[in-house]
Amino acid sequence: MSDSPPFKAPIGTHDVLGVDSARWEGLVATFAGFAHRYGFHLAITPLFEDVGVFKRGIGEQSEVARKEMYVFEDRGNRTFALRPEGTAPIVRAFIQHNPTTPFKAWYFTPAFRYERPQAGRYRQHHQLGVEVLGTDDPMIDVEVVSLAQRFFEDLGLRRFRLLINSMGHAQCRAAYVALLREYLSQHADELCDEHATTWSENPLRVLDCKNERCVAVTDKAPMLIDHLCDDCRAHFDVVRAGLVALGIDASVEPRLVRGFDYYSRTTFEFVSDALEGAQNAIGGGGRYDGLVEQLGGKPTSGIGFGSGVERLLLTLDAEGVTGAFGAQRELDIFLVDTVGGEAGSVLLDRLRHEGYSVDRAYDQRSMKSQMKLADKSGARLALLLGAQELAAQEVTMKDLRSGDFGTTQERVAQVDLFAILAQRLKVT
RNA sequence: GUGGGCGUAGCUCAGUUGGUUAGAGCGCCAGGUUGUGGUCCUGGAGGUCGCGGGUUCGACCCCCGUCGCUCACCCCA
Repeated sequence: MSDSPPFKAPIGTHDVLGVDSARWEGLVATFAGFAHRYGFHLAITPLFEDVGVFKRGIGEQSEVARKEMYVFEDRGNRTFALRPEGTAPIVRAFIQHNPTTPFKAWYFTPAFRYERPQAGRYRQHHQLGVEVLGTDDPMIDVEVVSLAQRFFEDLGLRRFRLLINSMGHAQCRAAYVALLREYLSQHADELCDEHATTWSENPLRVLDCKNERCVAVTDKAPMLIDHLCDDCRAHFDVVRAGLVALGIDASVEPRLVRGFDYYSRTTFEFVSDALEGAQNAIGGGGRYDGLVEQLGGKPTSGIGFGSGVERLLLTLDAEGVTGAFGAQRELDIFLVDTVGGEAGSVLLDRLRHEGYSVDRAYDQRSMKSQMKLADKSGARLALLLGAQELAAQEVTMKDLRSGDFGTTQERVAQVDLFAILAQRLKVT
């Protein structure tokens, strides 16, 4: 033992163990199921990338790129960053490997941002998401948004809303930003303390400000949604109509400006009404038609969606949804072995080979103690292997869920065990 | 980066105006005779009172610092 203080998980990170990890497993498995049904395949890319992937990807000026990245140098003096989000790495991989399009990938990944943690916000959090590269068909926008919508519905969430907006493409947005800049320049002194000085750097950010003074100004400001070019307008209308056709309710939110610079045209966000406080976005995404080029690839359109696992779990709790995620994985059998040695180990090996989930006690505990553990394990059956059973080539089988704590049990020959188990454990 | 609240056993928390060996519930372990789970009963293990300094005859308690947790701003998932 050393006399230095014990190690702890770094600030803003956390361990997921026991019943918590069972919920994570369920959540990720559910999302994977959705992704597969929508034709996505899993993409696994490095947790760290050349820092330029993110700086050029999400924008040098973005909050995240400027001060929230975990940047480090390796021994070869290369500068890397831990991924702060999931899209840029997949786009980098897309450019590098040039796969056939449309390229549809899903991911489950940690994401790192150096910020002060609070409810629903961590330095390492985890995201589930999808990306589609190589098509600007508005129907893919509908597909991505609906995947998210259906996923949230399937989890049992009810108190959430879908907000949607269009950022236009590069040209019509530039024209609009000029218009907005002109408007803001006339009202700069009415903005909140922060934006009174910074509005010029990123005028769009002011639209997203919750300060009442900024809101008062932007209430009358020109909105991008009203200044889209014909193509962008048409794209947006088709997306909205497509959602309506699926019975998905999306409210247009002209102020919706997402944090990364790469967005164009469709942007959307799912906000929970069950979460208190400001961290109420449980998922979001949008189209990023210029990103591939930005990272050095051929002009290729793309769209993606990401959702924070920690926030989803918070939301599930807030809505009181326990569902399938509360339960521990079921154990079929608990082996109570009082003889020790190899006999129990061999039996376990055979049971597991047959596909049963089986656990046991260790350290030569008493039978009573092992029975207690069997009970707590939640297993359906206990198999008892003692000196008597061993000598007779038998095993005692006991139903742990009969509700009767007496001695209802039977001795079966080991040669008949699997046939009996197949019958016994099949009936739920 | 800024501000508020909080750090006592694995967990949730008590701890009287500063006063002997710091407590409870839950959890854990072991027993309640011959090889058997729940409930019940008995016993046990487990704490540098976050850490460092100061005040005091004496500090879990008061003061300062520090670290951590937490909530909010900002930004986002």
